[in-house]
Amino acid sequence: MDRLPTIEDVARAARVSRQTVSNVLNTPAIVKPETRKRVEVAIRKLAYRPHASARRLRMRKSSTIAIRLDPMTNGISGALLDRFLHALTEQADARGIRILLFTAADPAAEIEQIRKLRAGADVDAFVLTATFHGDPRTEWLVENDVPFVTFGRPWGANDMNNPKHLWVDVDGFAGMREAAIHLIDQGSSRVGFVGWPSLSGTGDDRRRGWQAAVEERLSTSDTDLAALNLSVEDRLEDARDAVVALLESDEKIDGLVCASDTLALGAMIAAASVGRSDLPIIGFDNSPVGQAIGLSSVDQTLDEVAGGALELLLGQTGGDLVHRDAAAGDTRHRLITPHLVIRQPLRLLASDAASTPTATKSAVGNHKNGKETQ
Amino acid sequence: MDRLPTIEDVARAARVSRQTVSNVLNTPAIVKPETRKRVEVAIRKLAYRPHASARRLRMRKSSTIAIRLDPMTNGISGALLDRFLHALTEQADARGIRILLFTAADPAAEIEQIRKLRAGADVDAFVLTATFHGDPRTEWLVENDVPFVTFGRPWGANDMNNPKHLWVDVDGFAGMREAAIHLIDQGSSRVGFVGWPSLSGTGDDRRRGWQAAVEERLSTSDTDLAALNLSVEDRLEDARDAVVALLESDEKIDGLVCASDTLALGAMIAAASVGRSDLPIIGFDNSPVGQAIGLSSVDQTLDEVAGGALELLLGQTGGDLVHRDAAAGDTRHRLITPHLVIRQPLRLLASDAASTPTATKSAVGNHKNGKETQ
DNA sequence: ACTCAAGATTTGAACGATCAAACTTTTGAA
DNA sequence: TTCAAAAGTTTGATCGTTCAAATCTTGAGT
Repeated sequence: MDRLPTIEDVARAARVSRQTVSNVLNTPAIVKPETRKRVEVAIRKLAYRPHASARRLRMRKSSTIAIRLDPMTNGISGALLDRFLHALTEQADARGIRILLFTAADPAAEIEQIRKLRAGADVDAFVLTATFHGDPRTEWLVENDVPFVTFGRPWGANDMNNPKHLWVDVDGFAGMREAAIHLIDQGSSRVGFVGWPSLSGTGDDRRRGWQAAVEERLSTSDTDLAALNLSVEDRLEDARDAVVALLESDEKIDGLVCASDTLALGAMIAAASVGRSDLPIIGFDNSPVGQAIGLSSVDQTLDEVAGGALELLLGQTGGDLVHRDAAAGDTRHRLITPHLVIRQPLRLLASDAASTPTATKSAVGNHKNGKETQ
Repeated sequence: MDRLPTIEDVARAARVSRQTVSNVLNTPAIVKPETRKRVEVAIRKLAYRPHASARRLRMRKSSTIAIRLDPMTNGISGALLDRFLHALTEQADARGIRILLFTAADPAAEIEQIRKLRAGADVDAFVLTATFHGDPRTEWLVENDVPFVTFGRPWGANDMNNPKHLWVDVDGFAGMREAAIHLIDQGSSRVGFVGWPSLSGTGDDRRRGWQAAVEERLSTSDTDLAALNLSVEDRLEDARDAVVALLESDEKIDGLVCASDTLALGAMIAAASVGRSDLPIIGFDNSPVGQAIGLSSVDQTLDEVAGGALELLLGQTGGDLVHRDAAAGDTRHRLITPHLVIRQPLRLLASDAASTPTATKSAVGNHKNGKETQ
């Protein structure tokens, strides 16, 4: 046979009609077991699979979800979207849903792409990432009744309550708080925070988590709290410089939590370079680099995020879009609690030994055994 | 209007027939300019786009290429596939081709997924990554006449000459050679190599590049060549330990090229920890982490790789599959020459100063200005 | 004016599936 | 045994597009 087998071929082989084959595939319960078996055999024999486009045309749904692939220049945590994508693809597959990629240079271009994909009936719904304050995309999507879910909560107050805006997000507050409390439980009594300038809602959320932990467990004064609170762009160098300055101005700091692994890595380098390799540091994102270097970090449990996103769009199971208006209040969003991953840090250098090659040798070699203490 | 506009709606609005609208879209040249304009106006006014599934059903092609998204545990260079995907999506879009994702735990599962996607006429062709010696996937694909292209050359000798196996790859030999020659030109006279155990074709290819450069430009003896040639797993710690040992046993080493950024980062840490922060090191992959830390690296120019892959599948332009048998000999694969990206390394620490906080302060602060010399 | 080809447009059929309704067979109670 | 209801199966129509062939229009040559 030259072409792929069609439902008609299967029907002929099983001596039944098209529709019966269709029923075996879609509503097996209504087919007599005997007949069903015969059809199933024919299907297997011909290695038949329904033609996806034909089915989509008839069903008026594409069973496809699109997501934009960022240019992804955000450094160390880059693989984040990567891991999310993987989880999303895997779970979508289980529901018979396909994931389609697209790119766009900016929000306006993204809206245009969405418009195109949508108008071509190519895609049923969209997953948006990296939402920001006053995001024009979500506004447009709601306006045009396009089904979507965002990874990242809406930071505008009015959007937050928009019942048409489904979202999943990671509870940065809880994650950062857990990280800080872990350090405090391990004996730290003066824990600093390295975060981003107060513009991104995400950054503020994580900052508040640290602050909550410190206020709850330690008696840090308000002025001290301000001094322990760093804000830098998400760059290794910026973080390093800021942390070096902090550590030099405040010798008593005995713990740091950071809003990203990039910042945490900068902090590790800073600590090492001022002879404080022992300073416990916790990052956020659980990036591959962090893993490689033994950085403790808050993991975003992207499996749960992906699962949550699909559930909001499609309900508990299956691949049919759920009507948003039908969703009850608390099923319109999901806040995932991340979890802390503790690692034995890889020593960047043997800071407490003399800096001659021979002296550092053994110290470096022992990294796997020695448990760091504060 | 409740449903999306169809070609019929446009036809009515422009007072022409279905087919004329179709012609305006697909073969505008045969439509009288006057009529064409009228139709174009109607299309714009209704924001019409052809229904993708209907078109695919009729045309018997899906205009979709699928690619597997790895679990991606390969650490630091993880974002590699990410960047490739981005380039691929962008260039495919320009050709009217969509990129579909799928996942699979192992080669057998991947074959099964491919079979399914293929039988459902969901996908026209596949892009495979991370090919390896004796890869069962390519064998199966050739066997079953499934159009595909691999990112990564076939390492088996017989596959190499299989005209049905299209591939694109990065010339690791040329890249590593260029890196080593750069170091030599900058004054290095004893350049080592950190690579992977001799199993992966990719690793050997890169190793040979280093070897060629050294043999060509330096008078390194064969025994020395062997001593300068490290083989470790692609892990930070392994690389670090091996390089520490190397640097301690051989004080004259004044340059290192590495088969990956992961290894290079390990080497940087090793160098810093034995007081040799000045040691020039070049990695491979130009990963985001490498960028963040100022690591010089060989960039894979994934734009070109993606472009090459699409060209092999689809020809110079357009979205139609090119018949493999029609391709001339040298258009069946493409070897992309990577290019070296030189960066000013971020100092991991002030190794040549005393290790007290106050002493290191200024040295660290100056990282942006000082040009490292060898 | 007449013919014929080239140019421009329209009509009917097909792509492969599902839905809705019609038809046939089985089942169970009177 | 009879008949209605339930269960099982088939037929015709449809989704929105493009292909192939048919029809209509225009224009040049005689």
